[in-house]
Amino acid sequence: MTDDELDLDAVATLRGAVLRLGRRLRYQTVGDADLSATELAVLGRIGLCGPLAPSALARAEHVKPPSMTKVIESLEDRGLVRRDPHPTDGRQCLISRTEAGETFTAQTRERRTAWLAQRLDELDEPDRRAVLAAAPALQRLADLP
Amino acid sequence: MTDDELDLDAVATLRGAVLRLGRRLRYQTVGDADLSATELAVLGRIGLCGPLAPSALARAEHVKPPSMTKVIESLEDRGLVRRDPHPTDGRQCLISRTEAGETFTAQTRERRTAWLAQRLDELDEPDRRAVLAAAPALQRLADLP
DNA sequence: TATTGTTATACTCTATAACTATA
DNA sequence: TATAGTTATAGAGTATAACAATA
Repeated sequence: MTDDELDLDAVATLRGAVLRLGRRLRYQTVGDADLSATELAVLGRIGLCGPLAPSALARAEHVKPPSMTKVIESLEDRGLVRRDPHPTDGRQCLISRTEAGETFTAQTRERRTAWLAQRLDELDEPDRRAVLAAAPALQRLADLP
Repeated sequence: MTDDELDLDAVATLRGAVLRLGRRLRYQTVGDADLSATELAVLGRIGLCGPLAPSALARAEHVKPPSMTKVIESLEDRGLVRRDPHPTDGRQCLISRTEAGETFTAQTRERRTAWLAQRLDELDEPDRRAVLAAAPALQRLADLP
């Protein structure tokens, strides 16, 4: 393999593995948590980026603004997010997590991490080492624009 | 870090990266066909496991039998799957992909692989190397029971 | 006039309950 | 009687179009 040519078989393996693993991770919590995937994603997004306007949340989570309006309403009804006025722009508002929202996000993250840690524990040592060594690079890969 | 204790920070990083990357990969589909996530998953599942009964597909894709009935109807209407009688049990039927279904699945896989290859190309060399090196281990991780 | 957010309405996907046919 | 699959109906989640308020 040369420097400027990717091994497409390895890429295909990676694609399949990430899709299946991501799928199984998403099922952790979907079952007993009463939140939809987008509601969960919005809580996580705010944790990642800080308070955001509804339009920014809609863009980030690939839904349309009217859908995001409903998602925010639902989260607000459950006391998981709060709506504050934008400091300079009267049209906008900023959505933040409440303390309950932060707790909830932390619990979900913990549960998924625990599930993943259990799976990792079932790998042999070289595999586990390779996967964990690649984690920061995978993070940069996932966060590419 | 000792041998029998996982670095939970690294596991958390991995969790986030796999979830985000999987999410972006799922968005890469064959545009003009307009299949739902479950329809796409069913085509992939049959490719993975061979012809399956509707009830088995429902279990595998975490939907209820009546939902799977509709998914199969839709795929059948598009000519992507075929319904054959079960050889010994008159109640059951077996869902297989048509040639068009196989072509479609291959195209989707190709497109997602191409998207991922492009992203990998934007990483620096050590990151790319780490990720590709971990691909087989990630596959084993994703396929754990 | 353009942008942010909401309301009104319709469509898609999935679930539960009830029904048919076969084992 | 139990199981596989379908039909009928209802409930989420999301989209488009139209509207109100602010820049």
